[in-house]
Amino acid sequence: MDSESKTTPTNFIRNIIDDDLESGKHDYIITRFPPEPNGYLHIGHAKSICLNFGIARDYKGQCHLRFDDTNPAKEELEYVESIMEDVRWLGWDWDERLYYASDYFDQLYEYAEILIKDGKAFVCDLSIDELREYRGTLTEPGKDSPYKNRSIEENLDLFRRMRDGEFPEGSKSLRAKIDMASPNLNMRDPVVYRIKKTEHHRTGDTWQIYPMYDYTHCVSDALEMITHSLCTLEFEDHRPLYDWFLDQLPVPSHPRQIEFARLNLTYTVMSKRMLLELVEGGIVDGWDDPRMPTIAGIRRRGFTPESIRDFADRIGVAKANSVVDYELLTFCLREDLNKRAQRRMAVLDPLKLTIRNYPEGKIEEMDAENNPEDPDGGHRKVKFSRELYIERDDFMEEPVKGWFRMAPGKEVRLKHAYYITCEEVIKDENGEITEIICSYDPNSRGGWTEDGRKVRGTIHWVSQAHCIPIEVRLFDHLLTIADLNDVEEGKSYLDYINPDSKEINTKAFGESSLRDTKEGEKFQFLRLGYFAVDKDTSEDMPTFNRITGLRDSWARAQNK
RNA sequence: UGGGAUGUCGUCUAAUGGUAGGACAGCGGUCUCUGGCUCCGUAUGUGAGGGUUCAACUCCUUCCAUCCCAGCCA
Repeated sequence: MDSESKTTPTNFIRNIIDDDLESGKHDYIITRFPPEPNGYLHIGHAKSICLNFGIARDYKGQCHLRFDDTNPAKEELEYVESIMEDVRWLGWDWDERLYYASDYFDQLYEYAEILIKDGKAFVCDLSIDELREYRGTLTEPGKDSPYKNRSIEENLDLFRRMRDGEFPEGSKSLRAKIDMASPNLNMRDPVVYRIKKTEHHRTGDTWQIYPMYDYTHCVSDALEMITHSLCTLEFEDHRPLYDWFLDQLPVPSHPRQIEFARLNLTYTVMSKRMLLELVEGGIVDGWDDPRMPTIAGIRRRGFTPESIRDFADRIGVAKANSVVDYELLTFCLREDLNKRAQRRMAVLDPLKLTIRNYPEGKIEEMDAENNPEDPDGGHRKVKFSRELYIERDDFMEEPVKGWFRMAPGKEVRLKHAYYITCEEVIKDENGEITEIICSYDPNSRGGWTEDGRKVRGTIHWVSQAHCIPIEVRLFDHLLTIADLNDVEEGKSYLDYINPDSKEINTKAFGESSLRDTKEGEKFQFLRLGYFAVDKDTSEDMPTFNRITGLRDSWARAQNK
């Protein structure tokens, strides 16, 4: 990971840390990644993970993994496990620094009693609806709760009885006494504890009351001696409350909350709610659908952790809302896999090709390098014979200007094999081309000749008798619009779902070496793109996801 | 129309009073047994107006635009 840290650009958060180190405010940096275990992680979380763990790595500090599990109604063990898997997959390690906010429930409760004893919190009997009314609006101040002036003794008694389960859910809450007239709604006597008679995935039925995020998060950070508590922009308004709680309590430290902009990616959604709707609405095939921006989805699609880390470094960290071009993500993938992925040949849209002057029944083994970018990549043998399949797109009966693939009378190179020339085109009654008849030059074995003549076009192929059927899954963007901010008035992102985001191709063939592959293995199919073996793969039908295509300057020029 | 924040190439991001730079995308070329890769070249930007200054993305000021906040969610 050393080579990566070299290229990690600086950002305003690292500048703050540099200052804090230089001023002596800190001599050791501790960050944390604090997911709520109520859903799957997505690539936006990956940004946060790489930020927090990356800082810990570069400053030789620590990064804690802490589950923010204060709401048992929404959280499950299943998510805890998938989150840990995703963080590990991304290449980060929290060692023994695994924490749960629920581990602090006792401490949090003690601190709450301190708040009460100091006259800074009270038990409120207002219902949820009443509370909303009393809160006021964005432009009007709120009103004090009629219960705000209860005695400390009464508050303590009531709070303990809340803890002991004497009151029904929603009937009472513990609230901080701050300022109902504050222009910041978060400061209008916020709820600190609510009654919830739900079993918690870790503490079971120990608790009848659970602390709220604003109270829990800052205290957890302080207890863990976090130095810099990094969160997303929507918590900016919560910072005064974060600081308020820590100022009232005898906590061992007072971390600094710093907010940064969350990641948005073009042509997709990134909110838990929308992602959930895609899954539950059957628009995608689950959380790990290769089209999903979830970590599980991009992993299944075939993206590498290296490419995601590189991406996180390249997008930077700032406070301005932004939408990053999906192309940058595919760029990072190509850059990674170009150096590492072995090349294979596969034909997605097969067109039969027969070499008239090649002996029937003859089989040759052609030598093919596995990766021209990798000197240690080695070579493999690919069987060649009289009958082949080539890509239908690689033949054009009446070639356009600039075309240098196959066309009648034109000599092209079969990659790793021979020069061939198209002599005849066979069509069916509908005029569809069904077969190409060629001749080959026996002196061009290996794909070159001694006379050094130039053959511009090189195409990929598979031998009919030796190739295997494969399934190939092609994906496109989930949405037809790049930027969610461009959703028209009165419409939702659901009105922009791309109906053609998935294409299952079962007519493809691959070279025989593709028979033995394992889930997750990645290849470059020559001239087609990068592919990863899907979890649905089987011996009978090796199954590949196209991660992304290759850059195709020919196609781009044609589309102009 | 309360409060909080943010505006730099198409996109993302640097420049902390001293030459507006990088990356992706684009375009053009080079190279090539992948129309891939490589390499080279190239265009495009400080939201607007005022002010301070020898000098402003940076400081002041007015405006404009966008985002966030009225869960006993996080």
